[in-house]
Amino acid sequence: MSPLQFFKCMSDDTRLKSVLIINQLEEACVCDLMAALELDQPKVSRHLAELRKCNILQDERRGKWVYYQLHKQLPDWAKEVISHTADNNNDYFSEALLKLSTSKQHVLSC
Amino acid sequence: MSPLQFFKCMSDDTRLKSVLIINQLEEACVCDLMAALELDQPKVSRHLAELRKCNILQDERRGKWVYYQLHKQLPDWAKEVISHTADNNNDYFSEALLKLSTSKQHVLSC
DNA sequence: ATAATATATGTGAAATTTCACATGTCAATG
DNA sequence: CATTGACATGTGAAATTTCACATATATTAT
Repeated sequence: MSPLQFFKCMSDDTRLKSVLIINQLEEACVCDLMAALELDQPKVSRHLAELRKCNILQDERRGKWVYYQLHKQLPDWAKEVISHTADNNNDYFSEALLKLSTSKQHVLSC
Repeated sequence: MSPLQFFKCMSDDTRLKSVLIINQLEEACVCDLMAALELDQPKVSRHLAELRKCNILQDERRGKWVYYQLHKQLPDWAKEVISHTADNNNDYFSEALLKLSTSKQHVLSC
């Protein structure tokens, strides 16, 4: 993966937050991200598809749900860019994490 | 600077290569980058202006030339993302560095 | 003051990205 | 096997980004 492709893929609010959330939680399904980001399903799916296509994320279906995690073959430098960005920008996605965890407390959660 | 703004600014071929080159050389003027990237002057200037506006680069005029370097107040995480990307993606911008150094040998250079 | 060199920016067109809405697919359930 | 829930994708419009070309500004040299 070229650094340009990597940066392009990370340069959208929905995709960047999704990657940072997944980096922190190890994995997340589409409905988790819908709750965290308060976005409709096609929008989340579309952005996850882009992250899949450039091999930043990999997906795994388990029953009705599809779980996303950082791609196993993501180059180390890219993994470190992601974790470094996450560690130093908590404000940017902490609200999304909060929304996810409160939604998990309700029975509505996926 | 938000991580989103940072990634957006880094997600263009001209801007990303300019930042990686400047990171490696400490500083570069517009004509250096024109030679390295083989692009016309307005295009290089325009992209450098964007990098200035989001505080990734700072400029300094010395005589007829304007020299760019990484912004002194660029957050450490961003500096490390840049150097980490540079260290692990030499192929991506080594050709540009070569073009710059060969152009410097000719009298035409700025 | 004029010319020449280096750099910046105004402007509208072209290319790219993002979006919303509809529809399609896949797996579990009754 | 029809239905439901979770997710993916086709499609054209809207928004954003990038571009080329012209022009403006700043500094130095004549």
